[in-house]
Amino acid sequence: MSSRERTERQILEALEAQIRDCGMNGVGINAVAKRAGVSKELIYRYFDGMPGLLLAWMREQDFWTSRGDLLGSDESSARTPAALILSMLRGQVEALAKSDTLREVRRWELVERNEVSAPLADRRERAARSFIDRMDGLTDGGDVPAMVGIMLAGVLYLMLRAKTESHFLGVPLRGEEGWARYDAALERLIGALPPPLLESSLRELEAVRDGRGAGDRPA
Amino acid sequence: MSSRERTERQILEALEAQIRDCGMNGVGINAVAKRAGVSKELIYRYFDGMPGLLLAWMREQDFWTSRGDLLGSDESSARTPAALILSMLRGQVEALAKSDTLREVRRWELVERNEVSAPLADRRERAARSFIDRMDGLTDGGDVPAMVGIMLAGVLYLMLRAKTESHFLGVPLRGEEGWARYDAALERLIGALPPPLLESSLRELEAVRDGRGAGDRPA
DNA sequence: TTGCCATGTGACCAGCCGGTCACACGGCGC
DNA sequence: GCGCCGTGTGACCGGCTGGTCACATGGCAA
Repeated sequence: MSSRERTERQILEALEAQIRDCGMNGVGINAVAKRAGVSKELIYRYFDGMPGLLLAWMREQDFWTSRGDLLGSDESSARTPAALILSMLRGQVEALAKSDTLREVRRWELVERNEVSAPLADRRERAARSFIDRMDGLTDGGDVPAMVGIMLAGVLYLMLRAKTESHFLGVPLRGEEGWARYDAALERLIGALPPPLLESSLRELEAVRDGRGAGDRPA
Repeated sequence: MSSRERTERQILEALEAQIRDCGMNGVGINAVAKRAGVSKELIYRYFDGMPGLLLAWMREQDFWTSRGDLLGSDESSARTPAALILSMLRGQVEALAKSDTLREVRRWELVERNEVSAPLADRRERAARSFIDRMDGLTDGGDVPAMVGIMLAGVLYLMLRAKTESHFLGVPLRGEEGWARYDAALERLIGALPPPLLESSLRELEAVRDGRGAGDRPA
């Protein structure tokens, strides 16, 4: 490994540690350079300044995150929309639960929009939208994006809130027992989602979409 | 009005304007003093520094907020728990919708906990808990605090998120139509709450609580 | 060997921050 | 008249910030 690569790694890891410990407000050239044990000039040379460093770091994060994480793998065909949505929500909670850094970044996205945070948020929105559109196509009779949106937003908020408060409406935000309750609550709320289209209705729908009309389905 | 009172008002209003325009990160002695058109020394004299100013401002805010806002007034006895919860959620959305400053403060509470933000958050938690405990006592068979917590957290997140993103799961966060959808979604999700205790069951419950046993209710 | 270029360092700059201080004005009582 | 005190101002301080620059070292190629 070249000397430069090693230095770049040190800087990237220092950045992550700094975000984890001090939040995005504590991220400055001086602090990161000092933590990396390196002159800040190198950050300008190798990453073209702080925004470039952040972008580089996020590019690297994306590589091993968000692979199939968001959608709970691709066993789509075998499960109901409700089950898929539940596992998506669980996946989001887990992803946030295991990374202090990620939580800090998402708090930051809530406060500030700039050249670094915008692409991140937009990527997420695009991925989430493609998921919800698929779910929406499998159900009938209710506003699935809005209902799931509230539940997803809810668990995100609760995860972020855990940093500064220990309880929400009396339910503990830190530790297993609170999240077991939230998980059960999610299951129950998901029961309010519109019912899935039956396989027969799905086939009919496809037929209509293909322009073949709706009459060729066996009565 | 004394000269000092007028100056204090200027400072307090400058603080609010600064929070609204620049968020909590943009709040510093220099910026507030400059916006108020006043020497920062006066902030130290009259409010004992920035934390004192923030506390004074929040004390003033609380006076005309959170009166009965949170609970949607006190027509409790006449309505079902589900209706009360829905109106509480609507009240929260309205309160956040009409004040950019309040939204900034709540974003700040999410990121930082200190001598100023802690009392604020704790007050809110206490008020919310007393509300939810009442609701919990009126229903049976499900984890009401956890379910309502997710919904409340959800609308809070969506309100805060509107600053930096225009959509969430494809649903617009700015403008009326998105929020009409969220309102309908809330109504539907609330349908998943456990059913209210009947009056008769309530009387029975009270009887048990009072130690009189459960047998004296007319069959 | 000579010289070049990548790597790395520390000093230096202007600008902003919070915080304090000395001082000016002006009404009000003695 | 005099002096006091509430109100207000601007200058000043040390410390930190992001950003740039000159310079040292050391490996590699001609």
